Amino acid sequence: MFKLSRLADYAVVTMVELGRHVELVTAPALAQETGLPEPTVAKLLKVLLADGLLQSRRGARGGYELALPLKDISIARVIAAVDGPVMVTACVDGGDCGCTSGCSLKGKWDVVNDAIRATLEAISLADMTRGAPDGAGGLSAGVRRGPESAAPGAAVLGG
Amino acid sequence: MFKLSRLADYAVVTMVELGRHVELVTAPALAQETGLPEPTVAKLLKVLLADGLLQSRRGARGGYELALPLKDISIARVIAAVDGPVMVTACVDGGDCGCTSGCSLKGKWDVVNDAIRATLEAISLADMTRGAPDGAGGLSAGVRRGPESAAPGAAVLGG
DNA sequence: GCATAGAGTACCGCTCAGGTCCTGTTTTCG
DNA sequence: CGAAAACAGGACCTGAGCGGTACTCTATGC
Ligand code: FES
Ligand code: FES
Repeated sequence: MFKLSRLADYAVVTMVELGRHVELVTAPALAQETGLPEPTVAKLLKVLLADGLLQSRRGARGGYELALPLKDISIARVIAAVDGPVMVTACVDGGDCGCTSGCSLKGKWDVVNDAIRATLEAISLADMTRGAPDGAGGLSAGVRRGPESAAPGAAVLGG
Repeated sequence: MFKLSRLADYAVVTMVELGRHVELVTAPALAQETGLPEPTVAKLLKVLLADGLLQSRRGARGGYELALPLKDISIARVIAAVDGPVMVTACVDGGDCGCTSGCSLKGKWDVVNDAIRATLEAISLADMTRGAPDGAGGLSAGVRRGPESAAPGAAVLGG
């Protein structure tokens, strides 16, 4: 149903929690603070570390810390680390999704994919921490511009 | 990996193919034109019909036709019909995703969800048919505004 | 009345995400 | 030096849900 995996969700939660500390934090401590199961958190941390989003110190008194400040980490980055790159369909980046023979939409999904990716890249983890302004222009720059009122997609594709 | 289901992909293909006809089209004919398996197409058509996106005529000489012109049908609409409403995590619209106890991100995902939904609503099926402008401002209004260059998400949340 | 084609429903197998566990390695501390 | 702490890196298992299939019923046209 077009949702990202629960692991990606948990990864964002874990990263934000990590951002609240300045010193190294252990996996069990993070699990307790976030309320997530410890093995899952440990697994997530390894993945995030492998992607370069975290730094770690082994051994006793070890733990994890962010490699970048929260504001410099986009949600897309975290999702890509856990779930792999954003691909709305299997036929972006040249793959096949079944309707191979002369499908007229073959490359068109890339546009949609790019839009989604841009949207996710425009939101940082720091944005998740601060309260979203309820009424006023929450999403300002253009992502949120009331597409229901105008003709859908009128201004999207330049054609 | 944050992809929509294959059925949703097929649904868009089928809808676009339907848009190329003015008269009723049968499910087998659509299957042949799109290259998709016939049972799957038939199932899809039933779902799309139930959602009001199609009109049908039963019996001999029956078939399907679009209930609305392609330009008035957003991708989000098709996806919602097949895959259900767009929900990036399970904790939008008040649900739980596991980290229930005092999760600081509880409502923040709604913002992300809204952004994704708006992006998908801004692209119509008609936009999928016409060639995406390669160089020039493909995604004009703001969805594509180079978040890599500026600080990610700097202008997103008004706070 | 028969052929056509959609409407509706029920079912089944396969894939993969989500979760658990184990073992090895590194570092600190007593 | 030994023991404990904590990360590193797998292997493995299970369940839900997607994707696909089949069957029957009903409506329409010739
Ligand atoms: S190849 Fe993916 S939509 Fe046709
Ligand atoms: S409740 Fe979904 S992120 Fe915490």
